[in-house]
Amino acid sequence: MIYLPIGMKSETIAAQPGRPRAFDPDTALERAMHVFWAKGYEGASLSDLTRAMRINRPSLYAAFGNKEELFRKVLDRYVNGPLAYFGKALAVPKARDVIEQIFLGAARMAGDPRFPSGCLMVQGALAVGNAAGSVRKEAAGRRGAAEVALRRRLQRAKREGDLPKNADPTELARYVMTVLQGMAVQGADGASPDQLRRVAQMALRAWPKR
Amino acid sequence: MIYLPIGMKSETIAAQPGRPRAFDPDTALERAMHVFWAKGYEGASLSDLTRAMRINRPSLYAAFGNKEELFRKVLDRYVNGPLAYFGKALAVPKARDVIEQIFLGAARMAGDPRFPSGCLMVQGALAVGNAAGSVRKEAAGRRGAAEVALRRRLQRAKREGDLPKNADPTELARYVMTVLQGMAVQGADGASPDQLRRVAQMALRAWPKR
DNA sequence: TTAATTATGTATCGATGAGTATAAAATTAA
DNA sequence: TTAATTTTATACTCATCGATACATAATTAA
Repeated sequence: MIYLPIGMKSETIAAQPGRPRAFDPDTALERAMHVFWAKGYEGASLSDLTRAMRINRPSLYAAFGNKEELFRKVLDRYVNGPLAYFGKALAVPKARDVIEQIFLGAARMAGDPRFPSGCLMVQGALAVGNAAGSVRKEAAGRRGAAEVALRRRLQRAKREGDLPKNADPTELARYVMTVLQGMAVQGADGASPDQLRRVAQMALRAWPKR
Repeated sequence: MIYLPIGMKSETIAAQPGRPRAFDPDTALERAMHVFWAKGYEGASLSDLTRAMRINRPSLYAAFGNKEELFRKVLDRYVNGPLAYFGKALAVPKARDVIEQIFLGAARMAGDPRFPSGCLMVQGALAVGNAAGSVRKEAAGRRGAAEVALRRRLQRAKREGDLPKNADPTELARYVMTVLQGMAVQGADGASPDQLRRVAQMALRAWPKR
């Protein structure tokens, strides 16, 4: 992977010695994401990955380290790509709208033909063998981080009087993440955006009245 | 596996010719269930399974067919064992109590030290490689069957006037299954029974008023 | 006792897993 | 042109995968 000197623009990359790469690492990473997303970490073989990425094995190892490192890079790409709606939703002014945007974002993703069904962070490595234990922990950690970010947002909402005094941001955040992860399973089973929106609407009926 | 003639009681099994089995198939199946539950279908190797079941490989194949058939038999055992609370809950008179019992059953299971965390039907084969595709479909089918059973129960409740006229049993059932499957992910991540009960309490606030 | 039958234990099978050694190809710098 | 450097393509490595062959052990029926 090419690391640019700080402040250098990508248009001004100095030519490196040696044979130039014949593939775009970003495109290859995108393709790897789809494989892990559809098959899970253990179900995605190196042959599956290299075939989809259209590179050969040594190129994969030179550019991305190994299977586990590739998966971590794919997770990064996932949160900054398909899951970007989550971070954007946190910036919405009203807490209830934050939650609504999160749910609607998940429903929209389920209907996006560019993506496999379900959620990479949920189905990528939920239960795995001993060898992949650290990968499972990595995915679990990212799920936990999302819950923490949401909790902090709801704590802010409570300070701002945007939530009732008896509301518990920790429990609200856990409830929202639970529904979201359930929607991921439903999505993996083929639920449509419409169906998921109706689930979201139902889930929002539990939201505390102000 | 020994199949009894219809009507014959298990106490009166005629002695079979040949060397008798040195293991109890039911106990072995229970142990296999724990392995698939903790590691998922692909993460559970035949060596993991035979070690936990305390039998050797040919005994496993003779008694259970192959890995895939073993997994199906384990799923049967799961729904009739750890998941039996679901069927029992459906028999409760009031629809709202049915849902409450389902949620509380899931929370209780998360705290049972006999069981791995999470739900076998969710994490057993959520996203898998090509070779395990039929296993994924099998697990998805069982999730779908649970939703259908719940939907039927809620349709009955509506006929009985136990649900408002504008309530939609299909959407309510999908919402409950979504929360339940989300609780499975939370459980896999180590959520406590208390935490899951609070999630359940929150989810129930969305239940239609009569 | 003997034959028939079934289970067990060991030792394998061929296929595939992740990862790498090596040499040719393509580029830059001298 | 030549040397140095990096990528690519092929062909491997060794470990493990699911599944099975085969000989021995343990039982019933004759």
